[in-house]
Amino acid sequence: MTGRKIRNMEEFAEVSGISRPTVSKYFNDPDSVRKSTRARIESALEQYDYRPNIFAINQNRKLTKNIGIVVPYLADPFFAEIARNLEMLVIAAGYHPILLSSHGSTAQENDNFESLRAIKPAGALLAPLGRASDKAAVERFCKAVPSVLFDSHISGMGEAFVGHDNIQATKLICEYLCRTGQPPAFFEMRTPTNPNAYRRRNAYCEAMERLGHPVQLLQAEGGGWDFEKIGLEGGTKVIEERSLTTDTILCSNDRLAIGFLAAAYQKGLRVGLGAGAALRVAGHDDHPFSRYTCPPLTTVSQDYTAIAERSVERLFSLVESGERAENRDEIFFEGKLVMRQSA
Amino acid sequence: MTGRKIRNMEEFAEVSGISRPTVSKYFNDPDSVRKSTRARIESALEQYDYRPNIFAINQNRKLTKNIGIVVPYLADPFFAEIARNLEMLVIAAGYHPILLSSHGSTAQENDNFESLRAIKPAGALLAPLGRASDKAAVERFCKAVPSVLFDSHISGMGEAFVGHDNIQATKLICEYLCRTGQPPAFFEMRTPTNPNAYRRRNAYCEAMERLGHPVQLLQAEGGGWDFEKIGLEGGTKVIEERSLTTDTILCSNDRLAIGFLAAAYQKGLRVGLGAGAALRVAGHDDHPFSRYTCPPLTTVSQDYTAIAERSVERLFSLVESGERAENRDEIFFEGKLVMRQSA
DNA sequence: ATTTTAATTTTACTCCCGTAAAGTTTTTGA
DNA sequence: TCAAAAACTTTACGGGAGTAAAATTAAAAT
Repeated sequence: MTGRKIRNMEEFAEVSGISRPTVSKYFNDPDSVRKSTRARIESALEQYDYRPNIFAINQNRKLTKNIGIVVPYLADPFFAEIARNLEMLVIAAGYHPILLSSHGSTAQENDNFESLRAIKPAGALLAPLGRASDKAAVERFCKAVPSVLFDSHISGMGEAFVGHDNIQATKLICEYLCRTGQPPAFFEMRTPTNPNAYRRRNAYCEAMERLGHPVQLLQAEGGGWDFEKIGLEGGTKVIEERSLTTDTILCSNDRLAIGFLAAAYQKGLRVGLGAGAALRVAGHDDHPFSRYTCPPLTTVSQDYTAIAERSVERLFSLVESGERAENRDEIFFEGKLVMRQSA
Repeated sequence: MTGRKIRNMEEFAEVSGISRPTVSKYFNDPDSVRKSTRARIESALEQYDYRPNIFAINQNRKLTKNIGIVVPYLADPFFAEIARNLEMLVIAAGYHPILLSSHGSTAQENDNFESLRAIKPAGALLAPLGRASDKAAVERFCKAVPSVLFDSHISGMGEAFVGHDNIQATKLICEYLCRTGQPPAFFEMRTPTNPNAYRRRNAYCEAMERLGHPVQLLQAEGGGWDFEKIGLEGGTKVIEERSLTTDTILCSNDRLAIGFLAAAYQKGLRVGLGAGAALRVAGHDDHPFSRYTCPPLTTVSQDYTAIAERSVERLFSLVESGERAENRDEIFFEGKLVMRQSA
């Protein structure tokens, strides 16, 4: 890091003794120039602090190396974790992730779409809000930018969908619960934001009917993204009303279960498997914190890693071929039973 | 949305019947043009789908409207929550937040600094990794971009620091614990990543000495950001060794406490205040989930909102004056006792 | 050593918008 | 109504790099 300040590629080309177009070529792909040329450029890079201006680069490109990632609510550890995985995969592929959270708001989601389009991303990984999404806006975005949807399925949108097999997973845990104790009641939000919640509800109903057990839906009030709170309040209500005809609760997701567990604890109900336990509680997702609840939460896992990997893989195959998928495909990963102590 | 496709401002100026420089002026500040002109432009905007190319805009600006936000680990709900607050404040101020997580890695933190510098942000809000940060890199970045540090204090860097008063808060909870029961032992990581952890340890030691109680440090092994896991494993070890000479544990942060709580539960120790309880456990931070632990966690809160607001406020006063702070100031917000059932 | 092939240089144009200067029109206000 | 002020138009240049075409040079192959 010595020598004069370099203002642009022109000046850098000068001090490195290589012509500007070749230098430009180097920055687009270091392997595209002769080894000796590359060496000269790189030795110049060690002496002078220069890197191409990203705005000027992108101005002439129809497409950038940016990959948009939009999640509905980043303060939810599930999305934080999957976003982390996605970011690292995108970086590893030599692209530049732009992570945006919609903070649970439709307006923000639409703003995010606009911001993204403004930076001409090569592609995008979208987990829409779901019910609250402005469908037309999502569609417009997907038409303009090659997109892979994940987590939240909106039919027909994006070039592909990669997600969790809510139906298989829900049935799996229903069967487990029925096999090992009383059939579960289903604890959920009355008006969930996420379409997955509806699939889980339906899968629960089907599973119970198939197994010849009564369907019992326990629906908590409240909206937004503060699921633990809703679980705590709704759970408290369920317990106080003493209307339960079973000792087993299957929660629509782990965050709700965490709230329910807190409610049970506060009401003095012991949760678990053993003889001394009054209640069994299970969740869905294998949320990062569910192994640290008291008792540790029995749940069905989502395959975070596989979902992240396949989404990115699928997107890059689109981006790098430059084509749009002729047939939109939907990939679902199975959930696995995670047996811990709560059920 | 009708009419032909607009490729650039030139074409948009044409269809709106206004000259390009005036249109440019409009986009930089809609109020800077005559009302009738503004109306004509806006009616054209309704007919044609045009927005200025962001790369071309920024190319000619020394500074953009971008504000960088760098956090050490976004999958930690504490940072997710504070990032959410920061983003919303930055958006409200008419700027464009760019959120980057360092994923706990020094290399990634440095990459983030580079990415940010490449987009010429007007300013940045940084929570450095701490011990693992490349000090020189942080310093270089802060020299180049007006920055406000938050959460993690590195002396002398940035134009200002806004954070939590770890010393006051730690003393506060120490006093509370001593007043209401046995004096606490301090449960922490042996080699914490974050400088705040050292301040908390020291404050604990001072408080105990001042109150005439023995200092007991319980140090868990393990690095990284999986604090709950470290808390669970370290806590299990502490309980198994039966070396405790007190029934009260103050954890260095809530995530560690969540792990410790899980350890206590799994070992059959009842945590809480009442007569039946074997242990009291307290945390620090008022982590978003600490109200849902079993039992709910007694802790000292960080004033998330105030920290976020003041950081943004402080940054914009720098950005908008265009000056650098002559005297770097450090702002600490006091913690408040959050009494719940665990201690 | 000569031909072929690949890489580089030169030159020139493009992308889209910011912005300054000078000239023109519209608005304001007395 | 008319001059002053404000807003606008025209013209022109700059920013920093992508990229295409033709000319040149270097490396590889024969």
